[in-house]
Amino acid sequence: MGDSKAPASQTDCIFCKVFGRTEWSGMSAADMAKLNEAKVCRQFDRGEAIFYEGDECRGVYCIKSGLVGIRKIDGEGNSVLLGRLGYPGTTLGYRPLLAGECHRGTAEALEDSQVCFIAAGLVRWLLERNPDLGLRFLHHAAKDLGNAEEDFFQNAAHPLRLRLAHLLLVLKDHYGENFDDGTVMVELPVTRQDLASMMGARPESISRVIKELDQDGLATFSGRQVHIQRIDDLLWELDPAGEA
Amino acid sequence: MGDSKAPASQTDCIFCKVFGRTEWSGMSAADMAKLNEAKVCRQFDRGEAIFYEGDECRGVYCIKSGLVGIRKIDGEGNSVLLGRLGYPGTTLGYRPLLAGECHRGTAEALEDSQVCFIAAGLVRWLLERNPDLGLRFLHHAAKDLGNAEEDFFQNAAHPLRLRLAHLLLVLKDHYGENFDDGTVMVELPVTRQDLASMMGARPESISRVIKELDQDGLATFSGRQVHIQRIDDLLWELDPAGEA
DNA sequence: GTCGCGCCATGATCCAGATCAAGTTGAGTT
DNA sequence: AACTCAACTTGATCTGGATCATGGCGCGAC
Repeated sequence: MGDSKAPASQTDCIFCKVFGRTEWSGMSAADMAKLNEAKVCRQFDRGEAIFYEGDECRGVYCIKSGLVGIRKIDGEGNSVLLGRLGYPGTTLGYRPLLAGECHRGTAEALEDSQVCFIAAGLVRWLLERNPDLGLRFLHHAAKDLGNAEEDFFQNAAHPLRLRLAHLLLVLKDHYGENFDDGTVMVELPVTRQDLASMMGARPESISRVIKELDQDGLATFSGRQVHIQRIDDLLWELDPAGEA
Repeated sequence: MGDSKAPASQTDCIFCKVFGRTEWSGMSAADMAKLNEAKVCRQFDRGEAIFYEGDECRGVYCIKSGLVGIRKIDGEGNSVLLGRLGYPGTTLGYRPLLAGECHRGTAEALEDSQVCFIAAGLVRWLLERNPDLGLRFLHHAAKDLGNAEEDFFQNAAHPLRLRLAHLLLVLKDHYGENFDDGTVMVELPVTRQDLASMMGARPESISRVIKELDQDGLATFSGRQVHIQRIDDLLWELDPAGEA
């Protein structure tokens, strides 16, 4: 007790707003007690690192609030933000733990975030006693893997404009504020540079595409504020036929 | 007994040459017996489909011999071969099963292959009674996920020539025949078109890059035979610095 | 045989997006 | 306010790879 950093409220997980959405819900009371006792919550300021690329994986991180991204440094020294963002309810770091690897990227709080740490030993202990827990992580991993493969070849197949439109629509689901007139306001959680790196493009190209969308009247960009004027047209571009 | 198709020898898994490399090894004798009894092995000829994109996922497929690839049809009707190939010992189809999805791609035997089918119900039953089995699949999924993310941004970062060099070196590990003079002969398991689709490129571009490598004396291509003359130089291109 | 039909090679041209090079804006600091 | 530094915009230019078009070649079917 008595940390220099203000500790996040170390509430019982059962009271955590996002608990139901995590893989951890559904364990026995005894195991829950163990988890509650051992977990360590803490507040991270925007820009602060939670763990570093190359670090040994000491456990997993359950995101209570805020937003966390994973960064890698590519061969040329550029910082690249991976597509898979950590929203509240997401447990980060399970991949390297289970694959027996070091962290492949640096986790950084993209907004002020509250994060609970669960040590590797405890995770393994819980996994052994709760086959369901493993299955839920397996389900999660299977989903992630599907998305990663999907992204891989969507990326190759579609031009930048479409990929940006797609990303906007995804972010809208998490950060969108719907207006009465059918338009939507989205607050981008990342800089344009990060936006670019997430889509495998350069910032200049993003700027140009943004200008295009702006001129076409599809959306208005101002700093990190995006006002989507014509969602239907954006959807149309992604899938002219009308999916499914 | 008495199928129109020649059934693969329905040997006990314990005698299967690749059994030790699969996720299935390490279960109790009783569970093994159950698996042996219920599995269905069969021979697939080159080009034959094992399951189809969009099919409900009825179980998983353990590859005993041969080679299996996953194809998707992209928006423009082109066939795209995914990077993740199924070598002997690989269990295919676990991803959609665990994610509760339909098959996202068509599995096709790239060579004559023997494949054992294990029904979904049995898989779930075994997973519940064998936490370790789940953990091994989790480990596998975690590895696959790591590779998928790695590929994603390697693809964006490197030009075609490097990506082809990399793929060649991977295939070498599975299909290479080392000669005394240090050169290697690789028999490509796929057509140039598939090669192209795996790397998100067009066949014409592959042809041109191949000609380049040929002229530079790095490798000689003749049909599906590739004679790698200077592996060290190929490695050098991938990582001029000298990894690690 | 030769007909057809994928697969592959090669040339000519085009284009999305990268790269290079200045500016501009904007938030934070002293 | 003036200074700084990073994020952004905009323009000019270059280029890897796509696209379009054509011809050769290997192979199975008849």
